[in-house]
Amino acid sequence: MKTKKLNIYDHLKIEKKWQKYWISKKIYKTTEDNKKPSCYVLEMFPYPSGVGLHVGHPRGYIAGDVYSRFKRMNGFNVLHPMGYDAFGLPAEQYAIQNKIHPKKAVEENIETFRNQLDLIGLSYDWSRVVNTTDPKYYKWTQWIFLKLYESWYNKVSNKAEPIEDLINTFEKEGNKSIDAACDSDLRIFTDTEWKSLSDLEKHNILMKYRLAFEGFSEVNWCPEMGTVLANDEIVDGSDGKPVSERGNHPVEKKTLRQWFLRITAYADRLIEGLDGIDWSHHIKEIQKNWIGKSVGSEITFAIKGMEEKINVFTTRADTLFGVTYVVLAPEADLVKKLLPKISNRKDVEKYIAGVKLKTDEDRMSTVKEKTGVILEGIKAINPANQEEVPVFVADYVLATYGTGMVMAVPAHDDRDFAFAKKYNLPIKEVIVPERIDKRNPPVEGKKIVERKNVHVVVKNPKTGMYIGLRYKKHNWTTFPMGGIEDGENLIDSAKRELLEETGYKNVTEGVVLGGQVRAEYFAAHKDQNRVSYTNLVYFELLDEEKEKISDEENEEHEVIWLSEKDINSNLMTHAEMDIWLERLNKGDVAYINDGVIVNSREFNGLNNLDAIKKITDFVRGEIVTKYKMRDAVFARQRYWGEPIPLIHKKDGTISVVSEKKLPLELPNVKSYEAIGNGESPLAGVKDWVEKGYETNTMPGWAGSSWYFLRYMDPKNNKSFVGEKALKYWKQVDMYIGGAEHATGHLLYSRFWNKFLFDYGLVLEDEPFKCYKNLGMILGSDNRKMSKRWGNVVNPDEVVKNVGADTLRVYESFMGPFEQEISWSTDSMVGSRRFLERVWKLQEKVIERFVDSSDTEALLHKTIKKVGEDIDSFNANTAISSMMILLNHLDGVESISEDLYLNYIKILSPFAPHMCEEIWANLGQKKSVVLADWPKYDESKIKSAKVNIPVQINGRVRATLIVDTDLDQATVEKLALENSDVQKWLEGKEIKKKIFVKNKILNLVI
RNA sequence: GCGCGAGUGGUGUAAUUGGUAAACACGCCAGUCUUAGGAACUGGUGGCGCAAGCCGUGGAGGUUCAAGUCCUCUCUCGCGCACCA
Repeated sequence: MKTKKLNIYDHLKIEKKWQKYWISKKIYKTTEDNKKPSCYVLEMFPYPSGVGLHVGHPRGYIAGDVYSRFKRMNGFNVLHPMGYDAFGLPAEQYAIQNKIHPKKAVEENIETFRNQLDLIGLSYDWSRVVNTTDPKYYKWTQWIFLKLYESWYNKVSNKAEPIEDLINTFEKEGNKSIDAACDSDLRIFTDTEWKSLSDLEKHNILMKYRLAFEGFSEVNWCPEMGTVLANDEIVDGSDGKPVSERGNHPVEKKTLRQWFLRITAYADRLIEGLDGIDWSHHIKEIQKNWIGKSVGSEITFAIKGMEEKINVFTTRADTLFGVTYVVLAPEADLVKKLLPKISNRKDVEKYIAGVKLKTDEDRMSTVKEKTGVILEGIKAINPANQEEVPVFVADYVLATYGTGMVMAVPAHDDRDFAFAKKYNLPIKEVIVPERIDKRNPPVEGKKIVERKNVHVVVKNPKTGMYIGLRYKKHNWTTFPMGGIEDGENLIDSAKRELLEETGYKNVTEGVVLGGQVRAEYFAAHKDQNRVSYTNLVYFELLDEEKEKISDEENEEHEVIWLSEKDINSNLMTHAEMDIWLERLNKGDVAYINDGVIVNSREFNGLNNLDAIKKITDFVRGEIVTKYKMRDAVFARQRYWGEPIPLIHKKDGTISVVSEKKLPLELPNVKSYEAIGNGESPLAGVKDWVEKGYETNTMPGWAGSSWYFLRYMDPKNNKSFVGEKALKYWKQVDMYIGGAEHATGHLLYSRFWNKFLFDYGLVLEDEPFKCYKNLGMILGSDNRKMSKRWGNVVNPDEVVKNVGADTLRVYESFMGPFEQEISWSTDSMVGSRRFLERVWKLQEKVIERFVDSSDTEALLHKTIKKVGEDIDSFNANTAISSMMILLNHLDGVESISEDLYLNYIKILSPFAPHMCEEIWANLGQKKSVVLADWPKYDESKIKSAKVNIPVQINGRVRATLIVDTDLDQATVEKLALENSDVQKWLEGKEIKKKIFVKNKILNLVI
């Protein structure tokens, strides 16, 4: 055996050496290569914020890097780029705080950032770097914006089309046959009408169709910063009021001129597209939720004696017969029209004014406290039954969703219920839950009799016990119960039954809990099927005074006292107990689930879901789809963003900056700070304003909505991406990033990509085939890493102390990738030890050594496992399996060079520097980065022996070590020979044997 | 409130998808060595019990020869939305 003198593992020297080598050999440079399949791996690019990285940031970069290296070794041509998202609030705020120009600040920050990244040994092709603030880049952001501006969404072809085509149609036939995603306040016009319009009028109409359009909206206004914020830039402050995420400044509402992108046009496609992509379930759910599709009915209520109509949107047309009033949002246009016609105009105006004073937060914080005011003299007519119902204005109805008007069905909607209770409005039940008594199900062919029943719950508050009845003959336990007689009210009937059956008479005023329940059962004593409609009435016992009860009743049952637990177990009631328990627990609540229709004329008896369409048709309503998602505000009153390339003309119309003149570069300004009056700093640039340029700039997410395309072809100055590059790379195969972008960036990128797809400018409908959601690394105190908590760990320090490879291995090993996890410098030593032990293994290598078959089997198993785990982003178990192999190798005398080379290959994606060093030490010429991933041999994985646990009645009593693939008979024979097994079987008969090959033998005695 | 997800040793976590629960690592305990270190190596380490053995994956039931895994109910935590009719 030869011994080698082994140097110690000097990570500083090794890492520096190989990082230099990779750069000098341009080893990560990527070009299209049609001989190889492509693989595009991308991590979300960062804001170069200037604070620098903490150890949480590289987690995603490392994961992407491991995956890239793995794919590269498997014969893929891997595109793995990195860049900077440097426009937007963070960069601007940093610049303001540090009193330097944002451009300068960005340059500095990028340098810091780059230096930190380089230390980690990431395999980026830096020749493709993009920077959203580079005019050569934002030229194309502006170009795409103009494309959006000059497009409309055709719902017939279901895609974006040039606005020119729309204008042509208008000139030929007006807009009557156009079905577009557009503003809702459009009127129908003919071609002649169109032609007679002025330029400005035409311009204004087209604006209602454009995918990028100008409008006014209430926005989140931050006076301190003098700027508008997106919803995801706002967080709850310490007092619960909204504040800006950066700087914690208060945020309020303000109406401003804005640019919007009509993302709602793509709502359906954004939902459907999710089915075909491999994203974590969680993120898909968040997006679906955010888009908030719901299918419902629009139903028109006439107003008695007036021409105006109330058009409501509801998903519950099945409850139309249960409407007891109608509610309009305070902002609804109809309210203004009705004002002159009502007798309490002052009250209503006062209420509306009061609502306006409330902030969004106030409106939200009072979720339970409903307020509103009646419109005196207005009666809406329910189209289903011609009933006249009152009309209210209430701020629990949102003007911005549906039609801004709703029908109120207090019996089946929590909010309407709360409102009705407060204002003492009638509650009319039209759905009852439907149950079939499983213990006494209806018998086919028997007569069906309908009955109205009452169940009586009486609690003795002194003991906490409930009155029950035990039926002597059947041994049933029930509540007191019985039929309701004609003309009798529920409470009286309940009292009567209580008295007759138990003799108790002094009880509190009764409460009817919830509505009826419909139940079907077979009444054996009468030989008939019954359909019962039952209510639950609740009393508390005042005293124990009793009247004598009839012999007849006495003979049938006796009174017993039931504990809460008894009730929870089981009683004999119509329908299952759960439904009664729900009423008992929740008290007086609206019943809003599914069931069977009642009190609705010919629709009675229908399942409520079936009734939706039928009742909608009956009142000539229309089935429509609504979304929660709103169009995206695409303007900021800031300096540091892409200029919007539009020119406002004196006549009020707008023209575009021609493509030749792009990019429209940001002008130099004296002060890039917000000027505080709601206008962008650009509004203070004389020259800019004189030329009519738009003074708003684009929001932070503009440049990031398409950057993944630019990496494919970053230097192209003829188009945002060239055809050749596009055809080769197609889309991002693996995208890695944080969950905080679920409803922002990840949605906007999909939207832009779909838009470009409509024009054939990209080849895939979805930009990111697979998305992995990065779990945050918390500080060791389980809090978000932040200066504020003093729990920040700097990666540079870690790299210096233990090396980039250790950092990489540790971050891969610490836990499941998508899971949040806290940093532990203590735990990291395990990863360092692991690498040191692999390093030391060099001493054991003998060139032509023949490894044992055990060792070989484990190697092949490990190759397989590591490959599969990297592919599925389970790096933690990949590392663990390499540790298992290492533990095994520690126990053998020598290892073959071949085996060690394979080991180094599979470790190299995680610890590239050390692996390069060892690789070179072993005399390999070419970089390990370019090595082929080893192939495993399935036949070698099977080791000769296998452990078979022998269970007796499901408990392991012995473990046999037997040859692999042994058949049942042989294993059984061996098992029966085993003394432990014999001991357990002694004198017993084996009733059943279960055998799973190579897995288990279970003997049942 | 609604939607989604998760609960496993002292800790991070694993479990071939229904087949020996706790692999791997941290920590801890004992030992070895010594140039005394916050080093390395070896062994041990879920709980109860002297032991045979019993118990054990948030809790309660169930299905099964067999349940961390499937079903029903329930509790707790995290995330998202939040009066969306």
